[in-house]
Amino acid sequence: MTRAEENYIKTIFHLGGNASQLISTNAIAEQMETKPSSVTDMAKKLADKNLVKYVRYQGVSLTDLGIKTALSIIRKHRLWEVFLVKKLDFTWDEVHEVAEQLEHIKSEKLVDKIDELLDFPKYDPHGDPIPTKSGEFLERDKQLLSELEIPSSGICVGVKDTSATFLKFLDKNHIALGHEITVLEKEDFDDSLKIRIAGRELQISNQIATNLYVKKES
Amino acid sequence: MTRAEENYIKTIFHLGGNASQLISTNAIAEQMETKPSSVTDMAKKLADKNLVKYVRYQGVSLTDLGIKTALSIIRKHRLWEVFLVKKLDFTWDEVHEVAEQLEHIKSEKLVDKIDELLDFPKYDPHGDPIPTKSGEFLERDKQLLSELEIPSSGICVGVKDTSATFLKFLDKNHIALGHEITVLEKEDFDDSLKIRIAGRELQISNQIATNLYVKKES
DNA sequence: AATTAAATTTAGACAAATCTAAAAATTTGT
DNA sequence: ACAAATTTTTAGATTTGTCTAAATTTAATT
Repeated sequence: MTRAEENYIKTIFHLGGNASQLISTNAIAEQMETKPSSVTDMAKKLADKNLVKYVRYQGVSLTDLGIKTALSIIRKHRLWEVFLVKKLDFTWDEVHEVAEQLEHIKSEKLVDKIDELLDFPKYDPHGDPIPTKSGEFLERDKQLLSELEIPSSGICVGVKDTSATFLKFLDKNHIALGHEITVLEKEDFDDSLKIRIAGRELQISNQIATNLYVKKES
Repeated sequence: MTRAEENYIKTIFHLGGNASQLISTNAIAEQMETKPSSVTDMAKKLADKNLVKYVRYQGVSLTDLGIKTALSIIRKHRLWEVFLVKKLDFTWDEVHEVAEQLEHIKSEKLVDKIDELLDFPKYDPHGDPIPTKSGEFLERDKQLLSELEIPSSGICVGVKDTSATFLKFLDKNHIALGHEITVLEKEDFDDSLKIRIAGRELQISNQIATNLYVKKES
């Protein structure tokens, strides 16, 4: 498998192309910052390799083999992210770019040993679940911060947007995975929230609240 | 820099193409298992980028920039090898293939952090020196086992051949870096040696002895 | 249902890295 | 020194992954 092929498979997975839902070439092109015609070419190639189902003018979806492949790549990506943060003191906004490269290293032993070194983590630094060697993974029971009742509280367990700008904003405001977040008030005008985190009160926009996942205390 | 360019630079360095010595396209092609015509093409490209000096029909040698680049790649390669052995329990015959991939990862921070994690090692698992961030490195004072006087002894500090078959042979015979090797006798007929290592006596061929580096006890 | 708009595919081109076969330059042998 | 052998380069082709522009199909609108 070439690097380009792997990147397509990963993107299709992230766009929901498992579950026999067809993803349009346009959507893939936009996500990958490439042209629809390039996607068409690759779709044919991946279909030849039995990694995707491709229906002309309709789109692509991953085959079982494609899903298995995608999970393997995602597993590697997320394990490397944990490694970078836990062992090399990278911040969570720095890991993505490097993990994008490391995920393509071909060595089963390497991945499994990294997994072992990290003591088999279940989630990456952004709270996303890490597939096991056999491809199983559990999406955590979580909800957007914007959907919490008011007032109530939850534990911060993940982020939706993983861009460096967003993650740096969170760092600056002492918002990190594992912290308790209490929603105190909602402003009806713009849906902004007043929250308490790490002992501080903070006003956050709806755009922030719709990119933070929390788990309600049980 | 593309991966192919990096591999050419590294190969030229290993063939001695620093020090203004010109390396032939044939030699490079043979080493890289490619064709001389491909080397010619790449030589022009690297010359355009000021990484090598290229004289038609004569060969190539690295420029200062080329040497700096080569040392950076070799540094990464050897640090990853140490990482694989020390942190992930790879054996020394398993590391090369994976390090060949890891050496192309582009992240200065990553290399420096790996260096730090390993406590700034000076030698890789085969006894080869690791260039520092600024490109300095000391070739160890060493000699081939075949060149030791008889009888005398030295510490095993490196291997010349790093192929998996050779390294596995060494493992099987309990020969590892850091061990003391005593040369007891030389067989005039075939230059084979009787040695003592790790408390055992062993007969080794001249081919083995010319691929093992030792440092005389001081 | 026909026309317009949008999405998708095809056709042809390009850059990177490689190859083969033929031409040119260099080296070797006598 | 000159022919033969070797090495190196050139020219043209191939593969992968991409692009643009034109053609085709599907979807939307009136």
